[in-house]
Amino acid sequence: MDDDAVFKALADGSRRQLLDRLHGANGQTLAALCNGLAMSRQAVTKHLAILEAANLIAVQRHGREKLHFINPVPINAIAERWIGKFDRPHLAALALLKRTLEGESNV
Amino acid sequence: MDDDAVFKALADGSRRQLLDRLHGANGQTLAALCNGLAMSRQAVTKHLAILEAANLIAVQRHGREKLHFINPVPINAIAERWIGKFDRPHLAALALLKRTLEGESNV
DNA sequence: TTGACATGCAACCATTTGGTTGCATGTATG
DNA sequence: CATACATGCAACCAAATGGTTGCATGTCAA
Repeated sequence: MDDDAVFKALADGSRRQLLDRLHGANGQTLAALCNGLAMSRQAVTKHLAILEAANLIAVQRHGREKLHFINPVPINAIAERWIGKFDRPHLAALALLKRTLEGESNV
Repeated sequence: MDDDAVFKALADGSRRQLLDRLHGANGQTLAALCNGLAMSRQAVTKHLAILEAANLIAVQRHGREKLHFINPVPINAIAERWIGKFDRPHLAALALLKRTLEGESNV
């Protein structure tokens, strides 16, 4: 999996919004996803392409329509592999931070 | 918390690398963090400023030195609030995806 | 078949981003 | 004090990013 592509894809608010929409109703067409957004269809197309390249959504053609399905796997991979790394020393770091920032300078 | 700032801060590989370094040894100075990187000190300064603005690192002045401490809280907030949203229907979505992509078109 | 609809592609543009260089400021230390 | 060291600030630059418009292609339906 390409960490960087996933992080970069998630960095944009419009793309997170698209994921949110797919999370609400999976398998939407491009036109449906554009509905109500203050963005041109082509802009949405580009965002979807980036999400697809990051493997965050999968696509299925259905005649002249293109259905988009969210793929939670890369997100969970990041959550478990990268974010989990900072989660383990969570409590210890919090305590250290508190002492460090609020207290004296004996680091 | 500002979701967008955190996501944008995490989007850059150099910044993730800096977080990795701080994860390995917390409380490093700017010069120490620059050590061995193929980047100028000022570039690192900018990255650290972005991480600091996203509340991903905290800073403590110590004479003429600036010590940097990682703050795991926003990362965990994202992991729990946003990523968790896509985690819950994990198995169901995986099953659906499998049926959808490999199987027939009865979505 | 013909027209309407859903999507694809390419060129173009403004802004943001990641980086540089040069110089300024503040702080230990001889 | 004078000097070296750690960091700060500002201007500048190339490339990436997010967006637009215009037109092309493919597919359903009357």
